[in-house]
Amino acid sequence: MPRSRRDVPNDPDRKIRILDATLEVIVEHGVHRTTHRRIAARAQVPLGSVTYHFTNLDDVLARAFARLMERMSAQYREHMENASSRAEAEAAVVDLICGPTYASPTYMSKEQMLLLFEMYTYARHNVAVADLTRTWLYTSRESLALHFAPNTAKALDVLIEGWPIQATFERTPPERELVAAAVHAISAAMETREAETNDPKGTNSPA
Amino acid sequence: MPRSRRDVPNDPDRKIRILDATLEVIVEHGVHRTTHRRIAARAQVPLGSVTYHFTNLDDVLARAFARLMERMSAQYREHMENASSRAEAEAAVVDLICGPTYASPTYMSKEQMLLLFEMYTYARHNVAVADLTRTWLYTSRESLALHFAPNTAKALDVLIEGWPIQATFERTPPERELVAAAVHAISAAMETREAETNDPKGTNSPA
DNA sequence: ATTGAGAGTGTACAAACGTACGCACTTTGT
DNA sequence: ACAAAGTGCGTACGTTTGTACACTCTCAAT
Repeated sequence: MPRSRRDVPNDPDRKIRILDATLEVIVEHGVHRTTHRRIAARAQVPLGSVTYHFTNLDDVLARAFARLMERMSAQYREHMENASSRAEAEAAVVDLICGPTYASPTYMSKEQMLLLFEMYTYARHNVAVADLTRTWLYTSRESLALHFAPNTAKALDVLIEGWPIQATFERTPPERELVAAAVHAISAAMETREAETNDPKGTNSPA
Repeated sequence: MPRSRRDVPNDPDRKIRILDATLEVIVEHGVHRTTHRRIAARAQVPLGSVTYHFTNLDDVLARAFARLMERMSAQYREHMENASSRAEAEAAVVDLICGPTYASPTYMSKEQMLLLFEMYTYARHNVAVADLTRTWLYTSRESLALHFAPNTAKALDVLIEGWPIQATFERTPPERELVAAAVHAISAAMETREAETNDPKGTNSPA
């Protein structure tokens, strides 16, 4: 009578697959209804495997979100690094909000945006995830700061996070032109403001 | 031996008190951990009272959020109606984002903002709440449209929803000046853009 | 070839959950 | 005064949940 663990080789990637499965479950059901058993089913591993690798459910969620943040931070940075002028940087921001054009290989998928909102909500109840979220916000702002002054970056980041939320509930996707206008308005007006504030006599060297 | 229902008069406001208690539970624990029993404890009513007045838990949540939306829509509108010039309207928007100044009696509390985010997340899994959220977005934009052109209102609404999210994770509250600059940038730049787009020959009558 | 450390599994269980329902009681219309 | 209609409550039940744990087996070092 075969008891268990028959012909099952060790599987070093299992932890990671469980985390990916967790993210998939969150996309489908929400943190709200993410359970050990649903994760296990999705990752095609037995229940005991999830409890073996992680101390508890909050731990699974926190590490899954940490993995998401690694991926998204890298994408975000790469996306902004590809821009080589102010105009391109603005276009890159529009891409982050509206999704990709032909020319932009890296962008935030709709699923990633949904996961982000799940994380923001969950962060209120899990300090590890709250710290993670704070770090994410700072990191993404740093990527924006490759092209924009700090306060401009802050305001643009608000658009990047806020617009997709609204878009989720619209029947139609956000209009590219409108988004571009808002991005440009902030970029243009606030950047000059910051230059004046930081250097009212105009003695700073241009970047 | 007293069985039950002794000296307990009918209580017509009970439904409403349960809904208010539900919102309080969501603030404290998140939708994530909102249960019949926690709601009942908070409202100081027996468990059976919650299941009597509502068909199931999703129903309780949906109606609680509906109640929240009624309150917030009214506040939002009242707040915007109090402004009587473009400059005052911009200041009102800043108030919505940063919290009240001395002069502004109506504003969105921090708790209400948290509830809003919980609702956005939950809406993905409950069609009734999704509809509710869509209605909320349109209504709040209409309030903004008292002072701004439609597309300007859209962009400003993104700031109003997006900035508080970021603020939740900052150690310090958003700087009023910075918010005001962003609001003004969008208000000024986009409003002229819309005028040009809708009326390139300048034949429209001023409001 | 042996062995110790650790990976992976299945089963079990108490706690908490959503929901149903019968009975006790109040209110209202007559 | 009284019955019908509806409100309120306690209890109970079947599920699902998170977590613990004894166990089987693999792997790498010796």
